[in-house]
Formats: sequence, C-alpha cells, structure tokens
Amino acid sequence: MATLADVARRAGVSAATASRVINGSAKPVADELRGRVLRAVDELHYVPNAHAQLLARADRVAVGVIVHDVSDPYFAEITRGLQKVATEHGRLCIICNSYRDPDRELAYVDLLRAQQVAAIVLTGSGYHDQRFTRLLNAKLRAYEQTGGRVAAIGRHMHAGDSVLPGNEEGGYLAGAELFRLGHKRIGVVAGPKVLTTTTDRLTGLRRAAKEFGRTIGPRRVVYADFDRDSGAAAAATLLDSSPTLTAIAALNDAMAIGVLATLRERGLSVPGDISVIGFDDMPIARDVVPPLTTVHLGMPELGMRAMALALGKPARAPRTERLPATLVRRTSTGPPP
Amino acid sequence: MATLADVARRAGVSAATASRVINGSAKPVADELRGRVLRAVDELHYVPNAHAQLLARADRVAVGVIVHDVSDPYFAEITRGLQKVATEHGRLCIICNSYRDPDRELAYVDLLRAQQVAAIVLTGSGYHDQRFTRLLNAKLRAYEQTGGRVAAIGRHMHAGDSVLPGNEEGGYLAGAELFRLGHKRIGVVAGPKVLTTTTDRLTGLRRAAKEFGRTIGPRRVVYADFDRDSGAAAAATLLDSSPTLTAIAALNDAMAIGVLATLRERGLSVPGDISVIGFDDMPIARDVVPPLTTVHLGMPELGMRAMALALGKPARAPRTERLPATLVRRTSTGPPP
DNA sequence: TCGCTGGAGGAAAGGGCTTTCTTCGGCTGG
DNA sequence: CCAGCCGAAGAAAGCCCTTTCCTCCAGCGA
Repeated sequence: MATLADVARRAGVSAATASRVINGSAKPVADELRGRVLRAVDELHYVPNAHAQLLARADRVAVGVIVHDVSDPYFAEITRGLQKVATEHGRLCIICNSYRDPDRELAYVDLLRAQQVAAIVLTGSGYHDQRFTRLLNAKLRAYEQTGGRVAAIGRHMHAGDSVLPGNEEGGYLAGAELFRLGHKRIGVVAGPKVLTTTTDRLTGLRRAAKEFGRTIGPRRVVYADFDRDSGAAAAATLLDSSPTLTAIAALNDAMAIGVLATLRERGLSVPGDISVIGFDDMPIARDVVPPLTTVHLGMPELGMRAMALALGKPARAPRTERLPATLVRRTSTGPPP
Repeated sequence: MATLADVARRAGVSAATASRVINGSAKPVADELRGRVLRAVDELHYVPNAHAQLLARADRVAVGVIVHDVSDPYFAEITRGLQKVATEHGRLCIICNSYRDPDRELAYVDLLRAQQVAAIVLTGSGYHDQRFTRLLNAKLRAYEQTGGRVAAIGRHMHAGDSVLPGNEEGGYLAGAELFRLGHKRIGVVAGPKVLTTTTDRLTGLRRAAKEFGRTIGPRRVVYADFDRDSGAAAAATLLDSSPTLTAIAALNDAMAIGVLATLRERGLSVPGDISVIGFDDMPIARDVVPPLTTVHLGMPELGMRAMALALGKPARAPRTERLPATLVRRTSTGPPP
C-alpha cells in the first residue's frame, strides 16, 4: 500500500508538503508542486491511512452503535435514523450486533472505545440484570470521563443521555383500546422476560386493565422472543389454555404477525372472532390482512434523536427525551363477538 | 484516555512489558509484574488504542461492506449472512450505505481502503454505467494489488470474487409459472432501469415469454424503485393503461406487496381476478394475504458465501459462485379468470 | 548595498503501540 | 572461582501521518 512518503518521493517534495496538498491545508503551496503531488497521488492510487491520521490528529471521526440485530426490522428502522444524522455530521457508523447477549454488549463497548469512537449509541432494551447493568455503567462512565459521548435508546438507568419511547404509555394505549371495545378476556404475547421493554409495555397494559376494573392474570401472559415464529407459537399456547379469549395483544408487530398466522391457520377470523393488536407500527403493519392496529413509536425518529444527542453539544447533566406513543387504529381490532 | 505508558508507569514496568502482558505475548513475564500490570489496566479502565495497534502491527482486522441500504429488508437479510461469517472469523464489519448512488459508492471504497480493511464486499446490483464501472474496477484492482480482498454479490464484470444469485433464472421461473397457468396479458413492475438486477430479471421473464410464443411489450413494463410505494403506484399505472391484465409480475417482494395493496384498494381479488408474483422470498412474503408466490433466492446464504470468499484463501483467478433461484408457490397465483 | 520581513518548503517531533535488539543479573559448568 | 549462558526486562526503532517550528531565499525599504 502506497504511503505518504511514497507520494512525496515520487513528487520530489517533502512529506510535509505532500500532506498539505492532500489535506487542503491553509498553508499555501506552489501550483507546480501541488500538481506534482496530485499526479503522484493519482498514479499511486494513494489513500491516506485513516489510522495514522487519527493517531496524528487525535480527532475521533467514527461513532459506534450497538444494536440487538440490524437485520431485525425494528432495529433496521432505528438504525436508519441513526445513520442519517451521523452522515449529516460527517461521521462513520460502526454497527455492532449484540444479539441480545449482555456479555457481547460489554465486549463491544470496549471494542468501540478501542476504535476511539466519538460516541457510543446503545439501542434496544435494557436487561433486568444487576451485574450487567453495573458493569456496563462503569465502562460507560469511564468512557465518558475521557470525553466520549453516550446515548441510549429505550433504557433507563445508565450513564449518558437517553431517548425513551413511550413503552409504558403505549402498553396502556393498547390495553385501553381493547378494554374500551369491550374485551374482557385478553391474552398477551410478551417479549423476553429479562428485557425492560417487555416489562414496561406489560406494565402499561396492566395499568389499563386496572383502570377498567380488570386484571391480566399470569396465565394469560406468554413470553416469547419478539420474533414472528415465537409469536405464532405463543398464540397457539394461549389459545389452547384459554380458548375463550376475545383479544390478543402482542408486544411487537413481528409477533402480532405470527399471531395472525396462527389464527388464520385455525380458521379464526380477525377481528370477527378475535381481535389482535400489535406494537411498534412497523412499515409492514399496514400491509398484512387485516391491517394491524398497533402502537406507533417512530423508530427512525428515535434513532435521529439519539444520534443528535450523542453528537450535539454535551450537557452538564444527562438528558432524557421522551417520545410519545400513539395508537394507530386499523382493522385488526373490533368489539368481541 | 489512559495509554499504555500510563499503565506501565502505574505498574512500575516498561511499556514493552505491559504490552506483552496485555497481549498475552509468548514471551514470559514474571507473575509479580504480570499482576501489577493487570491491576493497573483494571484501575485505569485501559483499552488499547486500536489504531495505534493497527499501525504497529499492520494486520488488517476489519472488513468493509457496501450495501444500498441496510434498513431495506433485502439487504438486511444479506447483511445478516455477511455478519455471521465475519464474526466467525473474528472480524469487525464496517457497513456503508450507498443509497444507490454510484459516486457515494466510489467514495466508500476509498474510505474503506483508508480504514485498512482486509476485504471489501460489494452488495447489490451493478449499474449500467460505463464510467462508473471503469472507475470502480480501477479502484478495486488497485486495492487488490495491495493485498486487499474483494467480493461482490449480484454483479457481473468487476474485479474480485463474486456470488451471483439466479436473477435471470428466477425471472424465467416466474414468467414460466404465469404462462403455464394460462396467462396471456402480463404486466411487469420492474426496478430502476439502470440496475443490472432489473434487466437480468426482465431478461429471464422475456425468455419465458418467448418460450411460450409470447412477448412482453414495453408498454406492459413499468419501472419503479424496488420499494413498496413505487410498486403500488406502478400497479396503478399498469392497470389504468391495460385494464385487461390477468397477472402482474413484480421484480421484488416489496413492490409485490405494493401491488397487492393497489389491487385490494380497487376491489380486485387475488388470484381470482388477477395473479401476482414476487421475487426474493422475503420473510414477510408468507404472511401477506394472499401469501405471495415468489422466487426464492436465499439472501443470507448469498451474504455468507460472499464473506467466505472474501475471508478465505485467495484464489489465483477470480471465482464466481452461482446460487440457483427456486420458485415458491403460494396462493397469490392461479389461472386467469 | 545591506538588513529585514515574509512566504514557501522541509526537518523533526510527536501520537500509542509492537517488537527487535540490548542489557543485565544470576546461574551453571569447567 | 570465573567464563559463558540463558532468561527476563527494558531501550529504542518503526508503523504512517500531521503540524509546529526552522530554514532559506527572494524581495523590499532604507
């Protein structure tokens, strides 16, 4: 790989001059030399070594993003927002998939620190795991002390700024909608138990139940994995144990789609026999049949806000922005039969 | 940010010794010193500067990936395969979105070279653009000459290894299926004209037509953007200009879903009034109503193969792997009314 | 004509790390 | 008892680049 020295030698100038030409430095360079340098760059296909540049300049240009899995549409949407703002700031994104493994997440924080990223954005639910939370916070605080910026999406209790989607509020909206329609026996397809997103949404659902003088018993809640197939399986479990359910609330749209598949398979009509409500308002939600009533969260917006916090002016104290949840009524919900 | 020198000072050893302990060098270090170093690392939250390491070691650890847009499900699926293999090889992926802008793609190749990546994987359709192709190939070849590896997915004519999905073959399968069912007036919702993926799939479709003694006239082909909304709009255009169509072939599933939406809106039943066939077999294809007949490509597999080529043993000559397309029959297709 | 000034180019000092090459101390064998 | 060795630790070079600080020379005014 050609180095700056190679370019300088070929152009018959010093490395300093070559560097100045290549980086468009303020210092003037005679046109004659400039031309020779540019020609050498071209001929050698020279590209400056970004690592050496970083070492010499000591300005951090990349930002790190840790998500559960970019190929999951939920995170893909958020990532789109993150990337947009990062690109606007001229930053390169390094994306790491933790696959919901806390240890991998910790390892990635170190890796990103090692990469000298200007900021780390943590995306996706926190865990109900004391040890992990403590370790993570220690790492993040150490990182912040060296000038690193931290922002998180959908996590309480951690170092740095955060953007919080209305998970509890959305759960409430979904629950209230079903109870308002007159449903009395509601099943819930929840996400993994260890995720705070799951518990937050569930809490909202329960608050709605309480308000309508009802409860959602533990047997009416089945924990799944936030993906389509586990949602389908959970719906089957739910229907087997409580055949008289008139509505199922899934804590995300992917699982809601799985629920719809199970219902179709069993010849149950939606919302005639049973209502289904989702969560997240993924783009596909309007294209399934029936179109899914769901809770809109604005994932790209979450990403944009978080990245804006991470790359904007640092604040004295950690900031928290909340993004409200809104209900999107489509046709997968209706009154009980 | 703590440096190796800080750690060494705190531990009362030389930087050389500290480095050896931290990297688990083969050279033996007394337990006493080792302990002091490790303690210092811990106390200072020391993480080695990856850029300085890279500079000193000169071994490339990251790999670069250029995709059109990770948040597009098609690329998300491919990326999953790429990441999987990269992670297995202990490599970090740097993902760049070109948003189908050839100039941005060229810029990213330079950026990735600057990052000293071990390999560059280009994902997604090539362009019918001589200037671009020439420039890109020059860059890639220069990169390969310095020991860089290149692999591409779904592109002909370029430097490096490649994995080719059966685009032409898939187009043929889709067309043959429709003609075999007895359709005579078929509309096509195509992707952007400049993409080779579009023309390849279209070529396959036309080959099928020819084989059944028919042609697909230019007025029966509407070019859209490979996304849901443009697919919906294209279907509307098609139906307005040729109201007697009995089938629509969309060149990807996202557009097929848009087509279904338009048909639903117009009160046309699928496949009763009109058949719809997609392409890609995205996960969601089985969950729309009616479930989409489509061409299966195996996107994660494409990604895995490409990354395996890029990270495996280099070959003397460029290798090309082909992945066959297969037809997945669901219920969005049937005989014409 | 000489002393200055200012401008253009180069030398060299980092920046943080790895690794080769040295050094030094303690041990073994003659 | 001393030469010679070996093993462990440290000194220093080098990776590639940026940038400060110098140097040198031309041109200007006195």
